[in-house]
Amino acid sequence: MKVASVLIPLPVPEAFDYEVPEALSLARGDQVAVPLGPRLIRGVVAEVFETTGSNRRLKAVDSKLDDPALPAGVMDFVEWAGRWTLSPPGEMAATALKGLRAPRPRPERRVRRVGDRQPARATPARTSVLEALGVRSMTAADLARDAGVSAGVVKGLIDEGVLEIVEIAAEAAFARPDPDHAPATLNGDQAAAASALAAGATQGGFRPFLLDGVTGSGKTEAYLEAIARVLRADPAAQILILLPEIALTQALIERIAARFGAAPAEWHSGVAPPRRRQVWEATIAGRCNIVVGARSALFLPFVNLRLIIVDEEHDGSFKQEEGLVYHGRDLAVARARIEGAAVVLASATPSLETLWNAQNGRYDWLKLGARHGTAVLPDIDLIDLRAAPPDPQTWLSQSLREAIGETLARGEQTLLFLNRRGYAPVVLCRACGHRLTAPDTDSWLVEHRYTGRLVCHLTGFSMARPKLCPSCGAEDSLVSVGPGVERVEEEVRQLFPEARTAVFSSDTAPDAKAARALIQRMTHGEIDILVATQAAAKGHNFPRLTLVGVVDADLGLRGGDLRAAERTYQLLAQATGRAGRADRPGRALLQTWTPEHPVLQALAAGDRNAFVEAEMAEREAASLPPFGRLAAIVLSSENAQAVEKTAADLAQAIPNAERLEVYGPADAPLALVRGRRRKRLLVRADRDVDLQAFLRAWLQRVKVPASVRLAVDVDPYSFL
DNA sequence: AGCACGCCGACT
DNA sequence: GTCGGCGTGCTC
Repeated sequence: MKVASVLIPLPVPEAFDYEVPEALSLARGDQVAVPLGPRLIRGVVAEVFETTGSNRRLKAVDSKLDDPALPAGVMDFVEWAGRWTLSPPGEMAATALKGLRAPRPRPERRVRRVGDRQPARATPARTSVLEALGVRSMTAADLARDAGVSAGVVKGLIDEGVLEIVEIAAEAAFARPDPDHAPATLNGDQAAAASALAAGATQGGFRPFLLDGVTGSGKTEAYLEAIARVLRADPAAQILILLPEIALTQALIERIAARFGAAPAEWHSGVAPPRRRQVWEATIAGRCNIVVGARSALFLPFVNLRLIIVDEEHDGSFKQEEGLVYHGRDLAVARARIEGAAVVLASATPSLETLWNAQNGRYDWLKLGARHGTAVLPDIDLIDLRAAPPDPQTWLSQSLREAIGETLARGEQTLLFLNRRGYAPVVLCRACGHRLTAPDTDSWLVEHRYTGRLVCHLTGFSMARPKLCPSCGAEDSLVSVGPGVERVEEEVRQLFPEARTAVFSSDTAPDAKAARALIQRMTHGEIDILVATQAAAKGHNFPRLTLVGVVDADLGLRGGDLRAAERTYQLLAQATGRAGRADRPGRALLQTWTPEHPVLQALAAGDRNAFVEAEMAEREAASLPPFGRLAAIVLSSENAQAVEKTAADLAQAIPNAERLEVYGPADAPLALVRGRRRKRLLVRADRDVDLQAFLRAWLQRVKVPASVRLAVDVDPYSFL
């Protein structure tokens, strides 16, 4: 008999087998309804094979669904990603079907004239409706508004047969991009990069690239030109552009629309589900060419994917930490390999992994040189806070204050950068030394003055600032320790009461719209001094910005995290890269208590290579990524004993392995979150060790009770 | 993820 | 004596 191996959206480790009824013809990728216990669920056929007998009575596939079969590339990718991240393959398949969950959007109903039929009685309102409409078609609501009449007038004309309703099918929504719509003029480096990328994408076969260029070197123009060439060679080619955050999508979509005369499809969590369904269906039908999206767009059912662009590839937001744990950049490379396509990792500050691959010749290394126009990179100076510390309870040194004053006097803009939301990161009791934390969580409560509340940034818990110390009961003993962006802004207002100041953080700009509004105000020169978290560190052009002050350049170097130095370098390079983009020279001042630190020295010298060399040497000495590989296993439960027991069981069951070590179990850096106790084990292996095979063998040996959640994180990024 | 089975407290 | 709490386990 014929048996189908079916991926179902459950956390089970493998596909389930079902008998294929004689009348049904199935193939890999087909979507089917299969019985599971008492119900029917959607599944995807992974494999169909012939077998003589089975030791188990199989249920039969119920039916084949009308929805289109997943292309081979998606199937291969889903299975590979499941193995790579040690996630259930069925759950990976389910993410590839996310776009199908919502209903199709209703076709848009528009009205238009029926021939030149006239109304029996032509009132002034009716005449203005017919004039406003002309020969076009539009929705009744828009028409009533344009004509300045009530909806009833339009309805009356429809009832009388003067206007008729037409349904505009939703699939008309994806216009073909025109590669010759509005070409840009490229410099030599850009043109060379564009033609290398286009050649890689059109030749066929897996071709990975690093597109390496400082802020303002025109990476976007270069890859848009590559897209144009790919589309000229193959008008049916599909291109995926991944961005780390949805806040950056709008600007890119507008640039693409301007360049190609057609807006790309957009795919991320902010897109309405019915629209997502349209994008999904257009992608699998080959009706849309360019998709701009977040990492989940990697699971879209492309049928002719030629090029993937991972913009700001170093960005930590590509790492998904919740639910399915995966790194968007690594999966992008894998998808390109499976599809036989080109993939471009673009950044001004590439990750060490990517640089290492480029240095070793695994990736083609495309370098973009000089900045656009006459702008130059800013002068970067370190301010040694040990030599001239700020006054108590203030955070800006004398030299930074003077620089701000001068910038203000010239009518130019300042960006003060501090990667800490709120007013003060810690609130403690002077009487007993107690630090306020969120209930059942050991992260500190951050004081927010704008809202007047103490907030846990991890769980979202918030409370009013109490009068009495919750620990010792002392009155008025609570003090706010350390600066957040709100507190620095307070200091700036006191120093420069005439300046127009604003704070840019995820609190003052909670969504893309608010962020855009703030960026607009900055761009139009309505703000003199912007105090910002990393929310403002990337992707924006402020032509009148000439001074960047980094309030605490040491933040992030503390704490012994593997990637702390790398992240700090990238963040500071992006932040200082904001200054002096137009014809005015820029300046960046970094306040630090450790000016001798190699990261800060490299930054001050503007010497990326020096930083990369120093950091690579340290990683190599410790056999850490990219010279080795890591995986984390995090156990958590409300039952502390169960976590301890499972951690001990795991430690007992570690398989023998060469060139591989297991560290722990230890308390995870945040040992208590929402009442759940967390333990972590860390695996380090040489690059040639099959880490996934080791993990699978290990985890098979241990029975994890239902009350304990076990999460595997291959190539962990944050160590929280 | 559902949805069962299963073994201990307050009810028509 | 039952109805039902959600802990544990299975679904091809």
